[in-house]
Amino acid sequence: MTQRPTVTRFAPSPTGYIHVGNLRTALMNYMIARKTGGTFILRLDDTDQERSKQEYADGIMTDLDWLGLHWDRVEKQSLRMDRYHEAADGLRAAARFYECFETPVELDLKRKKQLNMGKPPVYDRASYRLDDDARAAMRAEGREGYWRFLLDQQRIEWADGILGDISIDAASVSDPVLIRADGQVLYTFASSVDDIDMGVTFIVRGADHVTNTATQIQIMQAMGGTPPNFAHHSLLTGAGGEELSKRLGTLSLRDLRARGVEPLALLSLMARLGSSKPVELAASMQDLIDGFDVGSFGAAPTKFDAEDLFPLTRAHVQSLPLPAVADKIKALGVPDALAEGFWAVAKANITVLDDLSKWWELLRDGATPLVADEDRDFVKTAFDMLPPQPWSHATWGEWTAAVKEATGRKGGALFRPLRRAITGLDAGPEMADVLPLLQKRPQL
RNA sequence: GGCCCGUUCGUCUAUCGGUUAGGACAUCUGGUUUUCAACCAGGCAAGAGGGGUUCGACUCCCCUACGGGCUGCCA
Repeated sequence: MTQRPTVTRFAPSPTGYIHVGNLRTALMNYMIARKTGGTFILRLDDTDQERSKQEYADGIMTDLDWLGLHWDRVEKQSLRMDRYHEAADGLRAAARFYECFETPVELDLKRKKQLNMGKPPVYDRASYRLDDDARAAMRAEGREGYWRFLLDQQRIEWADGILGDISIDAASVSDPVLIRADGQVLYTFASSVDDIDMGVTFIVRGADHVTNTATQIQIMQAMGGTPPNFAHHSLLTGAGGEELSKRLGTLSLRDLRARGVEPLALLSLMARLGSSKPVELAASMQDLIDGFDVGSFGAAPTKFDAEDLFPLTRAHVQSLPLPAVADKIKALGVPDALAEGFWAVAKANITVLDDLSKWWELLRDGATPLVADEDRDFVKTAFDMLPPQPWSHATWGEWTAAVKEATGRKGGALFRPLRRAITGLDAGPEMADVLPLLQKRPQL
């Protein structure tokens, strides 16, 4: 459905950092733009001046950069206020805006009353029915007007790229407030104006915007614009099905990055989770883009488990060539001459790159030996037979062969206690490769 | 309460009325490795419940239950 160059946008409000839920939206829009040779717009929805902060805007861009989601264009709604007011004038002239005077408290009361009577809490258009004299009286009273969009009360339909055919009766929705009494332009309006002005042709966003879409379609049409295509992806829930937002603190991109999650691992999961395509580590962003199909996503809420990120991260880390990690290894203090051997040994035994430090510490300082009582004499004998350094790749074989000869032990009974005594672990890399890297003679 | 969407192996999902209900991830077993990882082979495991429609329903319809979203002078 998106073969022609598609203009997409990611429109976070800078009131917090990006989290996995946001990321999915950003990534989908990014991939669609790239796949079609289109344009990916980063739009900061910062009309809420009280909650928006530059610090968050910077953080969002840093996070997107980290993931390689580069935008072609960046916009800030706070810089477009004049345009919104101009559009508002147009809608007033077209009689689609009307001024209202109820206070938030009054509206709240009205809703509660409707609910108590078993009626839907839809705005009753009381202010719409005010005549000019009544409005003037309201203003004279010192009331400050705010502005609602007059919905055309028909069914609004669209073919959603994920949900399929959607139909919402405008009569079941309140006329949306688009401009507050203090003049602040609200999201629904700014977003609609922007999407038309910026030529956005395809909007992928969370299912929490489904009802908004209905009203935004009418707003766009009232402005003489053509609504873009829409696709609403399901929202993520926690692994236990609980609402994800309650755990956002542990699921921010910054936190995942701090835990060592690799960008490509994160992208691989987010690009596929909830779709019918298998989740697997992608070789590159381009791979993800090529294989992306928004229509392959399901409408049901999707469980997200951050632990799934680690197998993917491990697979990615283990696939890295030495040059990709040389700086990191150098920073650990590994001598250049040992870097290649160290990486070969360590990479198969780590999940995140930070795990490298444990292996270097072990090789540099030696481990706390793990020796069973019945193996004590054996290990002591073996250690006494270990030739002086330096050790080569062949040392292990020669040494263990000699130990086998001397003690009569073989197989697991021979190798296992030595591994445990030298590394303090039951599992780990090839011992023949480990020996040349050991900086100290193992002690009992 | 109203509106919208949803419910298939543990997880993400395929199936567009007739299938031994398929795949991927996870898990388990075996093989290969001195061990781990990787790799190969194999195994376990699913249609929320109830009514219809139909020769036949996971698939279509209705009801119920459950889950998610919206119902703001937030985004």
